[in-house]
Amino acid sequence: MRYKKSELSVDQIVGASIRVLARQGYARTSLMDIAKEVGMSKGAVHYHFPTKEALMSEVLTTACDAVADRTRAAWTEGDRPEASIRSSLQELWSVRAELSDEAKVVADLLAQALHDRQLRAPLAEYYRFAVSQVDEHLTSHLDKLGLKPKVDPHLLPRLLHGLLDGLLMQRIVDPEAVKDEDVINALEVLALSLFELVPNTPDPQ
Amino acid sequence: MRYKKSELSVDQIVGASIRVLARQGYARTSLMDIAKEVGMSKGAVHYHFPTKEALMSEVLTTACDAVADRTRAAWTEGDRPEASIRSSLQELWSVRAELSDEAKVVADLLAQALHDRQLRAPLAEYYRFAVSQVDEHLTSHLDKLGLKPKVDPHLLPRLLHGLLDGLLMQRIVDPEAVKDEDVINALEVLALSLFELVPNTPDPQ
Amino acid sequence: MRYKKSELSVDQIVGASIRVLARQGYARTSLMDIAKEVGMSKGAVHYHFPTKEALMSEVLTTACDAVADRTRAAWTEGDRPEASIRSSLQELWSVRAELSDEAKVVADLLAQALHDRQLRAPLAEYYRFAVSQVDEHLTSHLDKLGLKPKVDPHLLPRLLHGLLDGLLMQRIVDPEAVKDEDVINALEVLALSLFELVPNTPDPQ
Amino acid sequence: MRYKKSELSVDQIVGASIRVLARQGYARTSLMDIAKEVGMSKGAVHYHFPTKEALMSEVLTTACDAVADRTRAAWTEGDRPEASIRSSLQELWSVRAELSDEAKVVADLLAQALHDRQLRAPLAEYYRFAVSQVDEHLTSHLDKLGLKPKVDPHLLPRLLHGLLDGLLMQRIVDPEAVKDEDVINALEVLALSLFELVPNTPDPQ
DNA sequence: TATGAATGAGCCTTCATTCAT
DNA sequence: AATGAATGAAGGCTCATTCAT
Repeated sequence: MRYKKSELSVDQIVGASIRVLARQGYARTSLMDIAKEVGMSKGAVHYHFPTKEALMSEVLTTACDAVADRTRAAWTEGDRPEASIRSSLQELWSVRAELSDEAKVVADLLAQALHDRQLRAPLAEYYRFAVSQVDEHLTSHLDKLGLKPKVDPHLLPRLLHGLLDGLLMQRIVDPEAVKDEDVINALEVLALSLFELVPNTPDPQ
Repeated sequence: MRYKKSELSVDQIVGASIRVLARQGYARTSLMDIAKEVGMSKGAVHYHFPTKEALMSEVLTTACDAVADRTRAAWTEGDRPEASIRSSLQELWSVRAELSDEAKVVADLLAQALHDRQLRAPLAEYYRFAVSQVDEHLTSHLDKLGLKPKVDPHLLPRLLHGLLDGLLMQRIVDPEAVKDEDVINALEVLALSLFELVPNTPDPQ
Repeated sequence: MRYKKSELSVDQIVGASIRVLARQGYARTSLMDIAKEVGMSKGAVHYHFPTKEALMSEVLTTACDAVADRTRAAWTEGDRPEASIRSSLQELWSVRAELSDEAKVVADLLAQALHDRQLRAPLAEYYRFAVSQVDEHLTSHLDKLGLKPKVDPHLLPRLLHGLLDGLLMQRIVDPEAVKDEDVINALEVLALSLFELVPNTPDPQ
Repeated sequence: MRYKKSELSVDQIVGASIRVLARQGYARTSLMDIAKEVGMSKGAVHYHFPTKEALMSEVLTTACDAVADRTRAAWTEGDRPEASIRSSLQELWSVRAELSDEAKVVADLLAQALHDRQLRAPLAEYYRFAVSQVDEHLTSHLDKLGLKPKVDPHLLPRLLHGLLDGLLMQRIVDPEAVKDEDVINALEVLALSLFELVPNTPDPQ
């Protein structure tokens, strides 16, 4: 068997953890809950992860990866850059707005990270990845379109993702207040507002 | 004094709760920790708040109020609207960037609200207040300056606060990545980018 | 109430601990067992003793004190020194031979002390007390009788108690092999053998 | 080699157990610790010893044998009986005072034996062996020298070993209190004190 | 109004043991 | 003969909650 049984169990445990955490939140999730969800004994969970912390760290990494994957997909889908910005933004919002289990877990553990240093590493990496994606696809594309950013380009993706995450939090608290359509529209306006046309640059490159 | 003895104790408990929550986070804070911080017995805390949830709800309301107060102050300081936008934004960011105890508590309980409906009300109200402030001061001011928002004006404050909260989260996770100055600059650019000049409005006022 | 309720509970817990430890030994005794024996909840035991270690430390101190009390009584009973040596030795052996709960606990925790430094202090003090008793009563009495010890007088009580404890261990392992009578006889012979008559010292005192 | 593969493993496990027990004590030693020390899996340990008790029983037997071997050596070394008593006693003390792994294990499991009948057999046999050694070498030798024991000769070795074990316990608890030199001196005085010269017995045997 | 004592459920973790491979 | 995975019963400890005083 390519996939050793242990690896399979580990994956099942991590998967179940994400489901339970999304449902109940970190503070209300016990290893017993997770064990029940996988259909294993508590002992089995501890066999694969020595401590709850170790499991949570792995879970967070996995959840971040999942969100990052959708982020990557958001940017790589389109062929014609101009047209695809909107759909990319839409997808980025969807990842959050749908409140997928993984996105919930990331949001939840993000708050834990305020007081648990160990959780910060995967999150920092996730943000850096998200930044690199925007850098690569949005910033450079707009560059080709003869648009120049009005703010430090390195900050730009941080602004974008910050905005998305912040809006997500408002939506969690008050779902009525933040409509999908409005968000997408606003995002597009915003994204474009941050660039200005650089007219007489024929971009000989 | 306007306070009844009991009200004084209630305030002390809430104050201590905010300090402890800021220090340790919701998941790691027990009523015992809070009782120690106020210098009361656990029983006394329960005398004033029947359950932990009730206390947390009150704590969140108080913390939101405190942040809202600083938000209000941020907008009312200036006399000359044009010049004060930057300082207002700066103040809004400072409330978060300084990571005051109250701001930490709001962030922490925000995550709890994901799974605890009861906590959502104070947060929703807080956001609505923040929205009203921006509406009142920024949107209307810019209106007077002959600037027209490019997005639904009601969404505008949500975007602003969303962005601020989102950037805060990134800063918690990776303090190096989000510099104060850059944030302020970007905010200003952004705020202004969302409006466009409406030329032939002589604004007779 | 002179005796606060808490003190009473503490005493009950320590008492129950001694009974359970005597019955089951340290390695097989859980806090649950102790809680059942006192008729309290596990939580109540933890309310009075923050950790199992803290409880065990207190238990050992109490058990040592109990044995020390009987040791003290052993030496102070007699009026006529010459005649009472035998009865004192007998009593010292009885403390052990009867295998009172306290004596068992001391023996059990003594072995734990091999690997748990924290338990050594009460035991060291117990031995020092035992030494002082022998010093005070046996050594000085024999001195008055014109007998001079053949070994360093300070070591003498250590030899006596060492012998008693060592014989106890053999008896635990193989009860048939160590008869009470023989032990007492041997002890007396031994005790006297360690002194020699110093003839021409009229001891004018 | 005389060993079957399996016997070799058994020996390795027992050896490792003695090392770990000496280091951590019975109450703190798990089969996992032992398995790690041998470099086997927990399963393998269970393959050779069905239960922990069975292993401990074997371990105790082995440890007792090791101590017994040194005891035997202590007595058989010398050629000239009179002179060698001191060196024999010294060796008997050294076995304990050095706190060899085996001696520690014997002391530790001795306490377990208080509550675990199964462990008593090997210890009882060990004591009986120790007794026989003293009988054979000390008692008979002294007999040849015209010395008559003042106490039941059968008890004599029990007294000797009891004393040694008891002093060891005191030394564990309070290392400063029991000096090697003093112990040896005292032992010699004691050993000789227990005999009296029987002058006109030419030993016709 | 406040305390100290106690409860009981639940938590993370450890561990001897079993078993398929 | 040995391993790795898994079990399930405790074990020590935490904690929100209750209650007599």
